Amino acid sequence: MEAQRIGRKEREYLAHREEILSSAEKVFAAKGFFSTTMSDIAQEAEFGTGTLYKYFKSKEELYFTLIDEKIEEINHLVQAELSQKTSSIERIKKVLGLQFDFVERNRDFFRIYISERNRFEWTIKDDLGKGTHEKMVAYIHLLAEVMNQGIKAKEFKPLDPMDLAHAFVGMVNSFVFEWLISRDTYPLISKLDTVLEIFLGGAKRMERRR
Amino acid sequence: MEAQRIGRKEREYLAHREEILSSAEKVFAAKGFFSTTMSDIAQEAEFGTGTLYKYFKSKEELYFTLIDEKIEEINHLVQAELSQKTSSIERIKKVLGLQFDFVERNRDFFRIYISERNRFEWTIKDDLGKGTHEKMVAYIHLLAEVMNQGIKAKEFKPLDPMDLAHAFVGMVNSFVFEWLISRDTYPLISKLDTVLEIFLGGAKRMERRR
DNA sequence: ATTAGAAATGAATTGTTATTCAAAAAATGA
DNA sequence: TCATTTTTTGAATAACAATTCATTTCTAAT
Repeated sequence: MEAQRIGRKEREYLAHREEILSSAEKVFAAKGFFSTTMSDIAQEAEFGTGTLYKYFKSKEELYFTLIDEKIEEINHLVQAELSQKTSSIERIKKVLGLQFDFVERNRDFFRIYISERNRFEWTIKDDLGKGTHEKMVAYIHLLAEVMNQGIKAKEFKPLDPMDLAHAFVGMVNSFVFEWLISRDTYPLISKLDTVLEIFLGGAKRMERRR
Repeated sequence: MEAQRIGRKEREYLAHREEILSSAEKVFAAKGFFSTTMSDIAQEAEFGTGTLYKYFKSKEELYFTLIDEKIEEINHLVQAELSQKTSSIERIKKVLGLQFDFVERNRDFFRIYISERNRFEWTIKDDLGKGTHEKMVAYIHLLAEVMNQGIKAKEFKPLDPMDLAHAFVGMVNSFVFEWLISRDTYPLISKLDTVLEIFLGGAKRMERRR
């Protein structure tokens, strides 16, 4: 463990920063990036508008910081899980559970993330957005590696690992999205078996053994 | 066939409208809704800015009109295909082929659509957005019905048809997205077998027959 | 060729909001 | 307590872009 050499000042600064980030999360989730104003966020966090700029250079930096930090969090969780050695199928199950659990605990964030994931608007133009996009890609590659090992171990069919990864996250995101918009709140976890069943075993009913 | 009772005037009006829509498609696809200005679109279409307002009440109406018309187009194609009677698996294959083909022929549009699909920003606030959202939902229900029939016919596993539909579109969208951002242009159709293989048969390698 | 009416135009209007910054408040410490 | 430094503040600035509308350009019938 790093010895934490931070004085009160530093600590308070960071606390305020967190405060702003989590208020921003709430507001962005509710209204989206463009309809959210800096003064919305300031009000939610009970700071003056100008104060936000002591902590973040711009609205966009605030936005992408928010996203980046959460993506890193989930990436680390997944990476930790993957350091355990078990079968690939077991890994996929664990990752999915982790994912769903994380989503349930971060509903607001995922309203932002899911919208962001497929946005072309800035991956091109904006350096901030580019970093975020790279982290998303890194996540896919992490999964592709699991798929790759699974293929080598003959657990998975010999398909392109990237294709498998894309298929997997596509399905997962689809269920996450549905859960996010659903009025009646069922636990997302309740879909875990369904997702696994379809991803691993497919939709087609097996022929009666002949 | 409806006898077409439209004079030149009407025809020109509609032609101009199309012109604007297709220019808008190009610009929105490149820069996203918020970064696109009405004068961008006007320039692309070689009209004055004010002229656009003779055809569409607002920027948002223009945007959603664009999306709605294309969604209806694909919805009709799929519906036509589904009126054929074959097995459910066959139907899924056909629909997927149709989809991929349509995407390839409407690359610009799908950059917009994919971004739009998961956006919360207006489903709530905006009436225009609401209509679009409903069309997307209708599409899912169309698929769910296919799944449902497949289940009844013992072609598919007895899972929730909606879950199957979500899993399917999730995978499809994921591949579409990848294709959209890919620099090197492979034909999207080349992924058709992979998608079918995974959706129908799953990722898991079957046990050696015991 | 003239003119009434239709259509197109783009400069001016209006509203919005990110960002700045001079002033006020709070914290510090002598 | 009071002077100094740090932090917060929110009104003022500045930029931008959707929409409007008075004017111009085009159309077609006489």
